[in-house]
Amino acid sequence: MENARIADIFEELADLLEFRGENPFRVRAYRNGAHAIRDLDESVAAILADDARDLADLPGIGATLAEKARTLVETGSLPQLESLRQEIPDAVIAMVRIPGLGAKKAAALHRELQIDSLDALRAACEAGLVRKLKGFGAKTEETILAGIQIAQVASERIYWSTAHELAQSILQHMQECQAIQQMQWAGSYRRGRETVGDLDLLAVASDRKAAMDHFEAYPDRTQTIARGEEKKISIRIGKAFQVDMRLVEEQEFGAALQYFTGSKQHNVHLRRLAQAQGLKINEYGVFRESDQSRVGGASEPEVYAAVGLPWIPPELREDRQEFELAAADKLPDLITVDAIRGDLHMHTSATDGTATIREMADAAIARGLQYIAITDHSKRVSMASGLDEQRALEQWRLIDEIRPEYDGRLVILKGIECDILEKGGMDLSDECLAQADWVLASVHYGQRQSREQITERILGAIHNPHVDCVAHPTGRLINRREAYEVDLEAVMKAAAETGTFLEINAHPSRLDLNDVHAAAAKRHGIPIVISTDAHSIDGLNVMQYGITQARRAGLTKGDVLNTLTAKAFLKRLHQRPKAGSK
DNA sequence: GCCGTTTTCGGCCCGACTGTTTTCAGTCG
Repeated sequence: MENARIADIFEELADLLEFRGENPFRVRAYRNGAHAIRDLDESVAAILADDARDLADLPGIGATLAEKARTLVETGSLPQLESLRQEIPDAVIAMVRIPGLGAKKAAALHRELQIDSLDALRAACEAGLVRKLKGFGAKTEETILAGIQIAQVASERIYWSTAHELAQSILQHMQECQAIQQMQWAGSYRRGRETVGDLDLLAVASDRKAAMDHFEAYPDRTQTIARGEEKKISIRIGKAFQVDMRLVEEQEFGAALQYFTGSKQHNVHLRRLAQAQGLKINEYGVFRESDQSRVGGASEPEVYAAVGLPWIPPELREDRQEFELAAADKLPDLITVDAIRGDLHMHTSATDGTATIREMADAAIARGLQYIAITDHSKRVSMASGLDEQRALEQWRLIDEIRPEYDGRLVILKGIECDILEKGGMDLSDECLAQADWVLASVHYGQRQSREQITERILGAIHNPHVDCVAHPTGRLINRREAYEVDLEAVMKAAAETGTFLEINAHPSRLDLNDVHAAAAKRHGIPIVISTDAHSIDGLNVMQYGITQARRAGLTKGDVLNTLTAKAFLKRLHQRPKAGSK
């Protein structure tokens, strides 16, 4: 069982326990454990298999959670989880995922109105029953109705990062199968979409039955949904996630890969182009309309070449501009993770991170970085013990002290993730911010304000001469919370004018800016940085996810400024229009 | 449930906002 699944199960246990009104610290312990395992860069199974190591040595994992993880890895299930699931309907847990609804309110809805599905909840809201309950009102009812949709979508699609981990694990399993000659993932996973609804594996096999048998023997399979004679098999992993494998002929592989990678709109466009040239493209190959003779299909480049186009990277296949760019031979040379030289958003144990500045710096060097910015929270984020001016200045003094140790190896920038306050303005004074090398501005609070208010707040931050970059500019959390209302067009215009950077936050739950917004930022000529927002050493590993999002936006190395050397980056930072006023 | 070098028990990031109340519970980050 891979880490993401174990983490999901600990999260689910936390939800179930919370709903039962268990000790909130016990609930938090499960959440912390899930977090620790999700961020791990090696597999729990491997640690368990190593007699010299103890899972309970990981921070946040004690004897109990380690034992539960072992049970999960060894048996694939957990008795405690099964009995809790029996006791509490799925839909009740789904309710907790609705923004504005917590365990207490979900419990009240279940107890008072016998709500046992999201549909029943919607009906109760629409009938005005919910507002009659003590502690509920018309506003709560509205919030719930708005949130139901998010909760339903969240139950259907998983983070790309989670899908990636599962895909790697299945691929590894399938590589043990002698009958497989060729295989590759297709679908939205291959296109790098931020969430994935199911996984599609495409394979060529010398013995199709053997390949299917092996696929079905994947350890985490919970059900075989369908198994055809020789073309397709679908299995279920966990409660809902579906994985398909399709077997094709060698000469069809490219055409099938193209077809099943999608997107649908991209394929429609491609087939239309083929039609206009007297060709037909389907999942079996490219054929001449006149005599049905095969033109190609063994590889993807062959399929695109048949209509006179270069191969189009999967991340761009959304029928946005990729066909025009391909026709003009102007497809962007998409950025790759090894181009990244700096990471400009990370936290330390001074606030809600788990590692010290030195530990983060050492980990950054180990990952081949040349520069980092330490950007702890400002004081408004009280729950993270955000820095006030005095503590910020102290931290920067400490960085000054540490710097010589890293001379020639790593440049450490004195940074801060400073909150944009609800009433507008920055959380720390200009005098204080002026002493930082790198200031991120973030909205964490007051996310339900009007579009005008939030836009005004962010514009205020952009026009502050000390603010260098707006972090996670829309505030959305994938599957959990919509972006706040903000006039991004106005934000981008102001960012372009002032030379203020915008961030692609690489955390798998954020990926904010998203692909469409990042492409717009590129059009505006806005400097873009991709940062991990790491809260631990392992948190530095999420850079790849931000890169994937950037690739979907068509960004090249030249569009992303933390691909520059430390020297060039700092020069660029000081050349901005607003730098003069700094 | 986790954790610890003043603790193996008794703490555990806690302040602000929202919507419901009319002094506060629930939620969020």
